[in-house]
Amino acid sequence: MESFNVITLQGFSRACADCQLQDLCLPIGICRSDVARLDQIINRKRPLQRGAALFNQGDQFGALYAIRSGSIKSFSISDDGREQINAFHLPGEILGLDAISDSSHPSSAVALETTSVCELPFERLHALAHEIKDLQHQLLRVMSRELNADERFMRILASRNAEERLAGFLLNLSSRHGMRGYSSTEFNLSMSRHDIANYLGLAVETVSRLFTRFQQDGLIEAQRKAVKILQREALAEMAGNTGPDPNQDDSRNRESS
Amino acid sequence: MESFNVITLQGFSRACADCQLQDLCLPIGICRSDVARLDQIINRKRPLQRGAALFNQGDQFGALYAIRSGSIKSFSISDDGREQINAFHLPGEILGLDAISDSSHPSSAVALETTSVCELPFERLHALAHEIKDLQHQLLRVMSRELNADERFMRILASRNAEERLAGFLLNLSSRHGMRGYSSTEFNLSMSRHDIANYLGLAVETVSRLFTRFQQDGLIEAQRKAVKILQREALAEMAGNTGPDPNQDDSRNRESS
DNA sequence: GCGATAAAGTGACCTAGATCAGAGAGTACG
DNA sequence: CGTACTCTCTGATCTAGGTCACTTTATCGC
Repeated sequence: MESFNVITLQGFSRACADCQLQDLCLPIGICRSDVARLDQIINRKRPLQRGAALFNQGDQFGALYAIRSGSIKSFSISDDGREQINAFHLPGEILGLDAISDSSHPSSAVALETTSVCELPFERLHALAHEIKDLQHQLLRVMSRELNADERFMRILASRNAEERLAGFLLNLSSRHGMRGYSSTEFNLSMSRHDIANYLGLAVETVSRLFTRFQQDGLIEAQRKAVKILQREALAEMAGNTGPDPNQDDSRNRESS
Repeated sequence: MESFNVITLQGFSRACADCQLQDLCLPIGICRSDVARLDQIINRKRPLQRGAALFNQGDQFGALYAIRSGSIKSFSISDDGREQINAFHLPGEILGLDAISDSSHPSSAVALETTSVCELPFERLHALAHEIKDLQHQLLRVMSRELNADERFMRILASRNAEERLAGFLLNLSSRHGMRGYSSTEFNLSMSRHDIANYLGLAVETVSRLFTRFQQDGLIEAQRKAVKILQREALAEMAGNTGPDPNQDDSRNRESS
């Protein structure tokens, strides 16, 4: 019986202690024995198929979710029916933090590809954080990091043009892939051009044209979802970054300032 | 001796227990005796003059700050020197949450008028939250609310036009003033047109023209900083809100979706 | 109270990017 | 394995709002 808990279909270990995302996720800065306690409250759910919802806007809040593999977009629909994507989440990132305040999810979360997540029941997590001061601190840090990322992104939306936005977006994805041990120069976009446009506050056509132009200018090589970064420096300069994006840690899906 | 602690220059009580902002600020949901403990770690600082900095971008993080009276803008300067305002803060709101993650302030905070704040040394607050579970929860709720507000604002920046932004901004300020017991139809803007434009991602000229137009259309009455809301409903519809902005609690300085 | 300096308002013009329209290219599904 | 979507790309307009240039009005320091 127990052995079934150690091996998943994807070959991932089921324990936090063995998870390669440990240092991006909640367990960071927590001692081994405490990680084991954290482990015990976590439910590993079966993978979500592309398009499946992890939770929907308005759902009662009960748990946070950490992504193990795959990717998720979170978005909300405003009163007048417009959909707006808030974030794209990669492995190691925590979803649902914005639902703590009023116990209901202000946004929906949908898998962009086959995705598996760890469920962290909030009441139990909260109780555990009460006992483990480092976990409490880490929870605050994770939320603060999120706040930071949001602020960075607000800055981008408020003051950068289309080309700067897309350059920043690509670099951000690039470094986030890099931090997860994947290539930071060659990766696949799990979201559509439409999603990118929506997220960046642009029209799809503009995004499409920019992809073409970046490619013509030799900055990237793009074949539909497959992207290769050819001139990181040039992109960084375009995005308004100096240097090869520093303090980028796993600040979710936002561009660095 | 004790009586000096109860009366300040502005006539405000110095204790959380007597503060009229209690239910907007941290003490909410915490029992009386615990509020007293919270009270003990708080430093009431002397008022900041207009233009004075509470902290600067890059400063080491040591404390959170709750506004008692006045208002503060927080902003950051990006690598390429562009200044971007992240938020305008009103009494009862907490500043510095975005600095927890890497122990340094990612943005500066400057008083827009004479402003007094309560300083909450983070280490002590963190320790106290470890002891008082409700305080821990409240801290998480406050951060979550902030996250929410940021997301709402991102949505506005990504998808609404100039007129919708300004209408939303005015309504947001209006309801936040209302929640604080001030008039929600007649108030003073503590920030300049330049600040508003920067915050909303518009040009000053556009903001100025919109003020004029809103006034011509009878939606508001505006005389420089003094604003009177004449047709809340019309503004709400313009801003893309249905109904008289609900769940607006003290979600900082963001427009409702 | 007065000149200097900054904030606010206005008009004329001009571009970034939206919108409209339509053509490939992929992918899903019977 | 062909038909129907859906996604991506491209070109041709159109326009919201940015930029520039200037006036008017406050505010501040002395």
